Amino acid sequence: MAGRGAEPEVIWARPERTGRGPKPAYRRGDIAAAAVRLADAGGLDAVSMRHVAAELGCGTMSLYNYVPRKEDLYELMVDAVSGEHELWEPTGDWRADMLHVGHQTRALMRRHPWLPRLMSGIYGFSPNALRYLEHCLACLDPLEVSYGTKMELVAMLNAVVTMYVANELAVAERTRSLPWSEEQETAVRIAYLGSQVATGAYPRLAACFTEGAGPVDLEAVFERALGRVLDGFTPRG
Amino acid sequence: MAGRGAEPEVIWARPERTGRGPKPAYRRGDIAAAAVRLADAGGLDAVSMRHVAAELGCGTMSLYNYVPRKEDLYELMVDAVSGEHELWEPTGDWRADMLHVGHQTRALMRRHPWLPRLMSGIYGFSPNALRYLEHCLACLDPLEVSYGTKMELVAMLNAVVTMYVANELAVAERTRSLPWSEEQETAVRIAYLGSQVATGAYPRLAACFTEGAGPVDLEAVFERALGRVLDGFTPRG
DNA sequence: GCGCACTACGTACGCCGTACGTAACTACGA
DNA sequence: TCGTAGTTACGTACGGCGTACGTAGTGCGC
Repeated sequence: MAGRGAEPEVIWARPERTGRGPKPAYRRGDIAAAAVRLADAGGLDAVSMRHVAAELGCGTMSLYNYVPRKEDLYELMVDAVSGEHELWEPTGDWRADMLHVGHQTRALMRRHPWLPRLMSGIYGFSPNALRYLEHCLACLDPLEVSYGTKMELVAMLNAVVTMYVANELAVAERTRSLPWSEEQETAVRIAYLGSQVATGAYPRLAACFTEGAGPVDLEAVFERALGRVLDGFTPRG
Repeated sequence: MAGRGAEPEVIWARPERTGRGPKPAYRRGDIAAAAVRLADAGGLDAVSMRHVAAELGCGTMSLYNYVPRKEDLYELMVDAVSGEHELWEPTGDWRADMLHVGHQTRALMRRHPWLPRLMSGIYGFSPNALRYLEHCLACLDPLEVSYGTKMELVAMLNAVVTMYVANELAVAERTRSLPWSEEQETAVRIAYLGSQVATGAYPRLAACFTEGAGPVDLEAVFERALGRVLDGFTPRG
């Protein structure tokens, strides 16, 4: 059993080691680490079964003894970096704690730019995701709302952080597979945008540009976004 | 020129028709429509250059006369369905209007389940995206904040809608490529989650389950989420 | 009316995920 | 103690992908 079949299973429920046979040469963590290393260096597209196997130093198909499908490899990766979340003793100030969580998540995603793309596809309850979730709930102990509402808060915070970082990194990640530079790409798109706005068909959009002359302060935008999310959950009083 | 070279360009700036040569057999819209049809029917993975070409009824490589890279095909698709946004005369109640926008976007993404995956990768200023954006800004005319803030509102609304729908559709879209059913997949994951919670290592997570006995009302969750986003931008007074 | 920019598209290359067959190995049941 | 069943390891092979490139046909602008 647990062999070549194709029964539904979660990779986390699969035992790392069974009784029989030669003992596995790698741990799940080794594999995840190798994949993360590749993705950090060359983008998510650099993560192929062949590359990961080579990085580990084994044959391609040997990998399938540990990871039944490529999707599961992705789950391993997400869990691995989720473990980088530093969990602390809640301070009693839930707002400050959650702001910290948001910033930490953003830092995590900037360190691993492929993460947003995987986050929106996997509805992860991996071990480290559970630890992270429990920690968030602990931080929210002082907030007097139902657990359901707390879950909604965490979900929305994650959603906002993920999408903001995804947008921030979109150009950079996109350029990775293109034969020209990030600056060229942006320049060309800005030029097109400018030409469209110049037609006068979008007066309010045009106003956006004349209004804010300087470049946007991404840091401030992010900070405001987090604040507003938390505001939405703060009981009015 | 405009031939085989690899200079940076936006597909929208590329003219649909140039002077010389035989006239193109397809319009950009035809191509986008074909790709959207395939994606709606078979998921985003069904959209390959070969399949789209076949759907159009031309050779694979002919497609490259219209679409220089696959990524551009994606942009065409996003723009095409963005055109499905129904734009109305703003009512004067910006809150109601933006709620409507949110619901419409969600409906759009449910009709085209592949959309969330593309939305988080493309920082689109396609023609229809511009029309949509201008419309949102028009709806926000009564709101007395800067255009910068209005843009942040639209961005956050889109972020929240996108991530909520993405999560809602994650299992279904994932199951598309798996040899077993959606129900089996969910059952197995719920079972694992239950086993983990049962260990007692996640007391607050456990409380979430005991608290809300019934199934979650996704509709209500979404409605609350939209409301809270808009709350965050409503001037206190 | 010549030439060039364009359309059309077949072939081919190097990737990808992974099904499958085979050989070596080890813990367990007899 | 020993056979055997369940593993690990991994080479080969298949069908699909994006797309570079070569070639042939077409019709506008000079």
